[in-house]
Amino acid sequence: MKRAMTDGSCEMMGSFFATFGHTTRMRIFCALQNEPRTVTEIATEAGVSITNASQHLRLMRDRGAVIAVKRAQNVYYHLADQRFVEAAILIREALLDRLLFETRQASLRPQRRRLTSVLQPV
Amino acid sequence: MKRAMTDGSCEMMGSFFATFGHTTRMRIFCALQNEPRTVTEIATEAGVSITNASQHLRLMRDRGAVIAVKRAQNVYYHLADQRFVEAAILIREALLDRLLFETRQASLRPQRRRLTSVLQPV
DNA sequence: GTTGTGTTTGCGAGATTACGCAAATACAGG
DNA sequence: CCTGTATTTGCGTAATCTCGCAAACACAAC
Repeated sequence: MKRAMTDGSCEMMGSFFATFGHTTRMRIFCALQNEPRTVTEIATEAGVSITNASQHLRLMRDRGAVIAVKRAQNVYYHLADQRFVEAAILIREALLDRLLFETRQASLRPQRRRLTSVLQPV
Repeated sequence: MKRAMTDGSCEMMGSFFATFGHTTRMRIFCALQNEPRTVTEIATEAGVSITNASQHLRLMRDRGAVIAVKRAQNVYYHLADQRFVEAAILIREALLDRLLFETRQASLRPQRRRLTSVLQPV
C-alpha cells in the first residue's frame, strides 16, 4: 500500500487539516467548490459576518488552501487545488459509510454505550 | 463537477478535519497507515508520552477516525477507513505541487512579500 | 490476592483560537 | 476631492484545546 507520508511532512499536513477543521471554514470550502466567490457572497453562504469570513479566508490563504484574486473593488476567492474537493469527497463517503454501519449496529444491540461497546470485539 | 457536499454535513466534515489538524495526531495517522499498533508503539513512533497518545487516540476514536481493538492487555488501534489514506495522499500531492510552484515563483521575483504579491494578479 | 505491564481518566495551568467591534484601507463613480 | 461599497486589520475577551501529573482501571501471571 502506498504510504501517505514517511517524512517530516506531518506538520504541513496537520496544519492543512486544521485549516478545514472548523465548521465555518468547511462551509466556506463548500461555497468555493464550483466557482470563485467574493467575500460578501462567502459570508452570506456561510452564514457569518463579513469580518469573520475575511478572517477565516486569510487563514485559509496563508495556509495555501485558497487563492485570492482582486478584481475592481471585489476580491474573488477560489480553491487552490481541485484535489482538495476529491479528497473531501473520499472522506465524506467514508464517514457516511461508517455512520450507516454504526446506525445498523445500534439497531441490532440497542442499549449499549459503555467502554466495552466502543472497543471492537476480538 | 461532483460536489463534495451540499447538505448540512459541514459540521461532521469540519470535525473530521480537525481530528487530523494537529501534528501529533497526523503522526499517529502515519503510524497507523499500514498496520494496527498498540498505544505504547504509537506513542514511541509519534514521540509523545503514552498518556498524551492515549488522549489523542480517544479523540480520534470518538470522531470515527480510528478503531480500537482490545487483545489481552493491549489495545490495538487502526484506521477506520483506508480512504482516509487515499485522501491524505491527494492532499499531500496538491500541497507539494503548490510548494514547488511557490518556490519557483519566489526565485523569479525575489523580494516581494506585501499584500499585493499575496493577491493573484487579474 | 499480589505484582507488573498496558491503558485510560480527572484535573488544572498554560497556550491557542475564535469572534465582535471599531477603525483603517482599497477603489470606482460622481 | 468626496461618497459609497468592499475588504481587511487591530484588539480585547471568551471559548476551546493541549498536555503533564497523579490516580484509577484492566488484565495476565504468579
